[in-house]
Amino acid sequence: MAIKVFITDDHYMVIEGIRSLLQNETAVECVGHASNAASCLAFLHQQLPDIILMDINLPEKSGIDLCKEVRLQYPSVFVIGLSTFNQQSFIQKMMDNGASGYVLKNATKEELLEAIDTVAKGKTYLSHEAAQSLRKNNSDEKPILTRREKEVLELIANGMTNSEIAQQLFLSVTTVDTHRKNLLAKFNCRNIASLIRFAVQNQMI
Amino acid sequence: MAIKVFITDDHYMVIEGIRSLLQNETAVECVGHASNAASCLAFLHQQLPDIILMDINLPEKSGIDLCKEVRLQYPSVFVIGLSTFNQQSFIQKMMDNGASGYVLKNATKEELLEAIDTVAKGKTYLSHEAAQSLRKNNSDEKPILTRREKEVLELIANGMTNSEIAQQLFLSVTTVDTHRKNLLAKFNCRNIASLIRFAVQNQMI
DNA sequence: TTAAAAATCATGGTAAAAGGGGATAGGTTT
DNA sequence: AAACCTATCCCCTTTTACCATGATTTTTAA
Repeated sequence: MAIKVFITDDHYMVIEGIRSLLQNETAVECVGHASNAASCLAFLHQQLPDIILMDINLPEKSGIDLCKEVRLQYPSVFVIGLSTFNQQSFIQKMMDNGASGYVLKNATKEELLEAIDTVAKGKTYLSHEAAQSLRKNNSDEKPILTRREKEVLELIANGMTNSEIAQQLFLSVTTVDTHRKNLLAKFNCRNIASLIRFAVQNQMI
Repeated sequence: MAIKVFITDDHYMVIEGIRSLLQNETAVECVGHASNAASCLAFLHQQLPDIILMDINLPEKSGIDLCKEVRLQYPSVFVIGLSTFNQQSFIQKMMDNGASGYVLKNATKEELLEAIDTVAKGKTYLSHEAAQSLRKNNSDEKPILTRREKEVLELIANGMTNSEIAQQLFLSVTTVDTHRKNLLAKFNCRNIASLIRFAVQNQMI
């Protein structure tokens, strides 16, 4: 019986590319595709594939969050992350959230099939580049922020002062100041200017 | 005679997706593909397509630079930019460098065919989203900075204080402070946090 | 259920930025 | 020649950010 594969990616050309690569393979059957998290979850409500090929960069809800949700609700469905070179830092998070594999979007047909085959057997597949990145990229990872820190960071980036942020979030100014200090420590930055630059360049805002 | 299309994209899945979309079209012929600027130029040395579908994000040399080079060396070859939602700010640069069109990677088959057809006739094609983005980007008065202001902004974004910047540029601290004030005025920002955010998001840093 | 992490608030101090004035000199454009 | 822009410099005040240290409560995870 063919392995049932579902594709979730917000770029139609990528979906079409994967479908094209898989269409003549008898061992794999493409059962559908979605371009966002909601459509993906709606499909799973009706039918369960064996494997989801999931882009990490989806609009509104990221693949990283979607992966977590899918794995919690449907443990029998395995997830293979899809990503580009520029997004290697997300690999760890994707694996932490229950992904069974990771393939870059410039993978060949053979790589993709091997990944699907390996993961369908319950094993883990990491593309060569992804595996390398996992080992190497632990040091210069971007900091993990708490919910509150993200809120405060967002408001700082909007140009608000500590006292304004305190008012908006119904907090003491000193609390906001503490969050600010913790942000600087986590980002290892001397001031907000360099922090905001890093955060924007790493799509954290 | 079919329109000869060449694809340049560093993601194999995207190349495969486009080929799959075009393969049953008699009006369009896919004559080859490349995954980087060098391969693309090597191909053009042998054979000239009518249109190149070109990703703006290529390793080593970006599509924006490649586009410029192609248009200078082979004026008969038209370029259609390929990009994702996150990279809309590059559209203007691509068009400035001689591109005849712009299509997002989540475009449908119909959009893609229309773009190819339009550009092959010598006209310009912008996908709906791209056109919107262009209009917005133009009305969004991105402030024009002087040479010195750019230098100072860059150093501020690096996390340096006014006195450090003054030392580095051999200026008085008050001069740097004035530049800083002028920057805030030009960007219409209350503080550096919001200024840096805007500058990074608009590729000014 | 306990330990760890996150969120909250505080005191007190220094450094820096923001906001308000002005001023001078050199260059370009009109 | 006058208007304008750029770059440079100065003074002053107020606000804000940054730093150190410590502590309590709530939430989360092992």
